[in-house]
Amino acid sequence: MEESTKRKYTNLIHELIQGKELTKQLSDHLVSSSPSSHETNELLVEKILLSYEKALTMLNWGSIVGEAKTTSLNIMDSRCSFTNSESPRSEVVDREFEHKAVFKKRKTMPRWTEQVKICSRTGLEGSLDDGYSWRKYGQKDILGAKFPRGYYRCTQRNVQGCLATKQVQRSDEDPTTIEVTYRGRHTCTQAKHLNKAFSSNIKIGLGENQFQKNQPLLEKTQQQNPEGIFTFETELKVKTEELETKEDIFPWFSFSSSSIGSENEDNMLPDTMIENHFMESFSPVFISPATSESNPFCLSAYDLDSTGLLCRNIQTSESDITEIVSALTSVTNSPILDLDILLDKGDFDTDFPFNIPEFFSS
DNA sequence: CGAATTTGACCTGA
DNA sequence: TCAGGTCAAATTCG
Repeated sequence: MEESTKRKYTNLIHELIQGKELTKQLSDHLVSSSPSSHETNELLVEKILLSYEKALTMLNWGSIVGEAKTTSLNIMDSRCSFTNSESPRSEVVDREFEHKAVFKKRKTMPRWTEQVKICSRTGLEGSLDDGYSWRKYGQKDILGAKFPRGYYRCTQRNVQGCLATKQVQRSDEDPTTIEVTYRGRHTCTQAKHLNKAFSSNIKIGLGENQFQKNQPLLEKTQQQNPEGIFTFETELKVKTEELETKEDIFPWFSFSSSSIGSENEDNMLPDTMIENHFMESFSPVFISPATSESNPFCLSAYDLDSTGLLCRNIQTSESDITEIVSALTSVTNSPILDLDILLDKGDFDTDFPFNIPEFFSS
């Protein structure tokens, strides 16, 4: 590695570490969340954003090391598939292409898993919705698994060509843990709006559909108490596992906890963020300051559906980050996150997007 | 009645 | 060949 490259590399790491430190500070601020610290939080958010933007500028999409090319190609591949499906072709050709592309995407699309643990001392389990609306398109019994796996895709698939999908499955060992595997990132712009508006897109049920009723009560409670969304005691444990993205995106650069000084082994969020940001770099909006609608820095919230699985998103919306942070500050003794996330400063104190409308016992 | 979900059939990759 | 993933018709929901 030549000297200038080394320097870039060092600067890059410095920026990322700084971003982490700032995030940590922000996290501390949020834990102590006094209203007066709101401005401080905003400042921290700005610094964090700046730091990561610098880092990304340094990266300049693989200019530092050649190995990144492979990753870039993978991502480009995904995007090209999407682009192609939008190009003016005959419908038949489009469908054919799309059909074949589906399976190609299985390999090329970024994928990560989160484990969400919901334990309610009330004996109830609830769901949190994310800023995205999903439509179930399939359910499958998985070999060796007690619970079926649900398949969901973004409702904007047809409208905006958003290819984000997720798979939701209850853990065999611990039925209170739900594993959510996300594939692809949202290219749609629904999240922000939904975060504000939706208190409707909530479902709950564990495993079976018979648990889908009796929810208006909680939903009402939530509406009446917009600040204390978690009106019942809920413990959330969110674990994000990068399945493919870490090595795909940064085959030459690992964000292991040791490398950046994290003591939290479960700290997977930076990977996701980085991945998101990389995706963003492929998007025109990345350059624009008006990226609020599609900013891929997003950690979205939770969702529960007829599969009975609580889902949590890490997707592409800054408002989603708010959700996570809100969750963190709402839950005591949460081991959740060594918050390496960014906040939507505007939405933080008022727009809590979690919905925990429904309960059931399994 | 339109939207969302369910579910069996079909397709693909390993 | 088979498990996982997707499609799409049927069904249910609001």
